[in-house]
Amino acid sequence: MTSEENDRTIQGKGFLLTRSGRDQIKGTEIQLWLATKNEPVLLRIANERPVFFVNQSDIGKAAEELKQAGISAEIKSLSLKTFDEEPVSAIYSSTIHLHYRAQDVLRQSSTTLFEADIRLQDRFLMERFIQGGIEYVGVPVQKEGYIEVVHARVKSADIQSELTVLSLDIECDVSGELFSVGLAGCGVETVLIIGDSEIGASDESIEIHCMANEKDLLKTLVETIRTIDPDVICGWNLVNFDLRILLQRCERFNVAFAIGRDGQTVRWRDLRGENNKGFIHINGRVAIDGIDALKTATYQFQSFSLESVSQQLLGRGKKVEHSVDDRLEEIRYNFKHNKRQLAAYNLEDCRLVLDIFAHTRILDFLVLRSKLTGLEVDRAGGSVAAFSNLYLPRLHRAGYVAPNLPDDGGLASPGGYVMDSLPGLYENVLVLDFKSLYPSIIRTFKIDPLGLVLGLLDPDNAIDGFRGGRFHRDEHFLPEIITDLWQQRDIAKQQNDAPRSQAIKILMNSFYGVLGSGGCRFYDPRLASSITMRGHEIMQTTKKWIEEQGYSVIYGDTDSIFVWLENVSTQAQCRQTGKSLESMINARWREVLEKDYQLDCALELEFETHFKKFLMPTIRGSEAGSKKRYAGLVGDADSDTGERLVFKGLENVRTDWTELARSFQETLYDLVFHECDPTRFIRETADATMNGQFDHQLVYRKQLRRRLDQYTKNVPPHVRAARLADEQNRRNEKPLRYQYKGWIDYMMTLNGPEPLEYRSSRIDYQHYVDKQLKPIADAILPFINLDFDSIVSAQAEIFQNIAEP
DNA sequence: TAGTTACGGCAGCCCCT
DNA sequence: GGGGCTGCCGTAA
Repeated sequence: MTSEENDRTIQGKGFLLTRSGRDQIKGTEIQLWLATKNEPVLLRIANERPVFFVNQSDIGKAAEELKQAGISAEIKSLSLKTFDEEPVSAIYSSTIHLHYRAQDVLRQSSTTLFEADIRLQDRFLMERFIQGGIEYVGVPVQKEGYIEVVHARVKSADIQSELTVLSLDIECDVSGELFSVGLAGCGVETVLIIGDSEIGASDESIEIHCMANEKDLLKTLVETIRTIDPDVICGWNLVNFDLRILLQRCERFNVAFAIGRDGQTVRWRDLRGENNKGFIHINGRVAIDGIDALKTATYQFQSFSLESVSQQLLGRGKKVEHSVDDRLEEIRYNFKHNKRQLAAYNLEDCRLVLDIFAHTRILDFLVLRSKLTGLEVDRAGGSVAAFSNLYLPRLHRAGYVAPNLPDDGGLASPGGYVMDSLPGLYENVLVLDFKSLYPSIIRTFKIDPLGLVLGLLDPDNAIDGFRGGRFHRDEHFLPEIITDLWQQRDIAKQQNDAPRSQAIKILMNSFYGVLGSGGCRFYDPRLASSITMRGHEIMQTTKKWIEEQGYSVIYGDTDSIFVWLENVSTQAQCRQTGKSLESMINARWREVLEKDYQLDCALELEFETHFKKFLMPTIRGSEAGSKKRYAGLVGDADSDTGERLVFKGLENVRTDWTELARSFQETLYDLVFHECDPTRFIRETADATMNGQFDHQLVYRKQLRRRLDQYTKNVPPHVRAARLADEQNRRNEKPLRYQYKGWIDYMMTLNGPEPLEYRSSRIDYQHYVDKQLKPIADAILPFINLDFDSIVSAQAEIFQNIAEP
């Protein structure tokens, strides 16, 4: 750097929006786009060299092969070694292109390469522990709308960031022909629509711009987005629908989809093996799909349609979901006859997405996740990548390179321990839960990939695991990473920072899954098994200790234990017992771990729930107790939160049972738990069902998880219904809707299952009584000495003959 | 642009008598 | 027509 440049050097901070790496003429360039308090900043970092590693014993051969292939590379011996204690050398390339060519050549001779898959820009950031926040120093150049910093030097920084968000939604025909595009956010609410200028007079709040044709619309859209200049573009199925179609239309009309902050065209990468799915890269902007985002934050909805989610979260949006056909027809009609209406709908969908984002604080969650893991803000999933980001730089500093993926895909490890249950209808059942059991086992027993390597080398300083695993007492990373996250989460909880707490919880819980996954380079069955099998032991020992106190343990699953307080009656006494069991068990684990293992106990049992009434059913048609299915009554009718029924695993929480079954179970259990006679309710429900009074509650809704033509072994009812529907669609010359996965609504008729939208036969009421009411009733009635048939059968037969004349 | 295993219930399918 | 097995879905943790 010249002294003149030095004078102009600036320093600043920002939040990392996008990253990319590419080859220049001579070397590489990494581009990092930051959101800052002021203008966005582009950091350009030149001539970082991509690298991978090979065993030093392979270096002679490797050098020769690269030379033969005419690939220049620098081979440098390092003090790093593999998990097999083999020293490695680094192979540096001057460009990304040469980096991959070198890999290809060496793989041909079956040379083992290490960390060859890590992208230049990712390694650059991870080795500097940069996760979201960046501090930079460099020479600024003012560009149009942003500042470019060349020769940037960067380091990790804490940063508070406010990102600007623009919501985008398109309306189009099935062919992809665009009708309109709505934009909302950053103080803008506007719709670009194809049509005559006369409808464009914006008399109300909606700003409508009329476009002569698609080409003009696309050009104006690109200009508008660049003028608004948002950090984030969001939408509903944004990437794989709206942006993908916009990109296709741009290609067709020869318009550059140049919405990058530097005016560059977006880049699309197809997802391998999937039609119409992929990833988009926009320089300096993040594209966030609301559906993926909510799923990442573990939100669950019956349906992820915008209507359904906005209705559920905001109490807004259309109450009744239109079928796909109706919706398309409405859009087409409005496009022809009522453009103002179409524009209003278009904009409302943009607003709904913005409001969902605000309501759930989902962007805060995604930003936090990025800061915790170093993953891109718009990256969905990525548990394995997050683990690598956190672990690799620490591993390198300890003198090791990471191992490769198991080539056999990995051997299975056992999962959680599920106890045999004692079926019955109980009063006063407590649930005691180990808080974050697997993370706490990792902390306590020092489960760690490098710790496993070092523990086996130094057994005297190791803690025994399972399946031959031994873990070094002092040399490890994962226990510290979790302890740090755990403390951050406690702070987040104190501050009522739900997005932060949630992001941390998900990350902590992902570590176990990653270590047991053949898709993770640190996979080892001794790691996963040492977590889960320790869990088995902890559960069994805890059960024994509770029974020694004279209580019955009636069930337990993975990290929870259900205790029946047979001889305790009052609410207060039950709470007291729960608290004292909690502290007794916790004290005992601390004691045992200190005495037998010389370990600090991070296990923590918590008295979580008191069920005043509790049902543990049997397996259907068996005396044996069920697993993963139960119901109970919690809370106090007098308290603020009131009394509440809890269902786990039972039909009430299963989306593939009918609404009839679900509400029937709810009321029936409520009656039984409150010791009311359910006979009359059962009879009336069955009668009303046979009478056709519940027809709208008789719809089955099920997912088609495979392509329709791939159900070959047998044809389940929902598949039969889907095939009928698409045959009818074909006859009506309508688009087929069920060929590639999706959801099917159907009803059971006297001619078998038929799709809701094309049902022609009469409803099979007897089916619903036998298959949706009876099994639910007979799961609970035996415990109060009743049974469904003797309550209902006589009525059912009478009505069968007169139903639906 | 790879988190995991354990479990229950239904209906279809095959094979038996 | 009944028993046993399997495919499929959705769920618990």
